[in-house]
Amino acid sequence: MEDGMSGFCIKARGGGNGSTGTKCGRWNPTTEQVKVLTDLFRSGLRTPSTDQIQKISTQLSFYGKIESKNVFYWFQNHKARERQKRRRVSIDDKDFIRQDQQEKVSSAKHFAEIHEVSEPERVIETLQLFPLNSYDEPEKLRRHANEYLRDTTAYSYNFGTEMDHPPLDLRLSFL
Amino acid sequence: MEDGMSGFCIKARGGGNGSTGTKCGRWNPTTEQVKVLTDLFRSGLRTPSTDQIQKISTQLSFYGKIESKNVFYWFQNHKARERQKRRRVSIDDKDFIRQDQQEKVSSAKHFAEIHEVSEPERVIETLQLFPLNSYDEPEKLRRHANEYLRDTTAYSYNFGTEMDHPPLDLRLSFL
DNA sequence: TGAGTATGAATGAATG
DNA sequence: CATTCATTCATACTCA
Repeated sequence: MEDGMSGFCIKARGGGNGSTGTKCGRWNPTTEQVKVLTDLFRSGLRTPSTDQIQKISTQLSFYGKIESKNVFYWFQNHKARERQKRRRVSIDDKDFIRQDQQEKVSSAKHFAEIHEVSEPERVIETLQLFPLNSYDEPEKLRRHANEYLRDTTAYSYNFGTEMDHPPLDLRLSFL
Repeated sequence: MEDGMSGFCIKARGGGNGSTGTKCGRWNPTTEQVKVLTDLFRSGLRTPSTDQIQKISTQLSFYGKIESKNVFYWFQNHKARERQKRRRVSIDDKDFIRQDQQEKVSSAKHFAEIHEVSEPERVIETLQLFPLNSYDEPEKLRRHANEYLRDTTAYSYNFGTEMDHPPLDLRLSFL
């Protein structure tokens, strides 16, 4: 709210970027910057330490204006959204199944996301080459009960039996 | 960026709305879907929880293809734009901008919309119709973030030296 | 048919 | 870490 304009944005957009908007006021990552960040993320880095953020930022500053906080936020957001996306784009994949009843969403079994993160031999080596193991594998161990507590409300979902369209009256009654 | 195509959209357009071919690439809500969403919004629901989103999405899936994220975005946008509009109109007094140009389809419908949303006490914020579990979140206060936030004045990379761009090979090797 | 607009989608920046 | 706000990008839609 107060910060707002930190940089004046030079936005040189490193190499061949195809981004249009080049306005400023907030960091607008270069394609190269994004690439690097993504690579790092995919290499397993999820929550970089202050030092790492500093280094990354420094390196990336070459491709264009960037601050440490940008890197910090980037990782925060990327991680959060990846997780959030998983939660949102799953349980509702039954497009046109005209199940009048007995739909039974049943437990969501879509965790099986094919994430390439399963490639440890990629660049991770460089990441832990020397003692700055501030980041390890935060996840993997603490991936337990947390979500999926929605069975409690198991509503029937049997509206409309022959339908053409459900009765408009019970519009908001399903919540 | 790479997300882009999430749904393929089959777009059957539930009721008889006069939509055309309706190509897809992005969710195109049915009139019924919009109606329900709008009703929910007007009922006070502004930022549905994940669970609610899920339920809404499921219900709405009857009228046509829809994903949770669509519902999520819908509320996000609707709320944001409402606020945005309001802000424009009220604080615009300082410049005395005449909005006479807005008279497009503003018969009575438009008016009604703006007026009704103005109800001060009607916002329920989350509309909890079911027992939301209580959180026993410890929440450590590790504000280790502030180190690089706000501290934007610290960076002063004099990267105008002479290089043009670092060797692309050492992209990830700097850590 | 193209400008202007409504709105879905994405994401940077915060805050708790 | 999750949740939310603000902006912006992208695209469907409307109308003259």
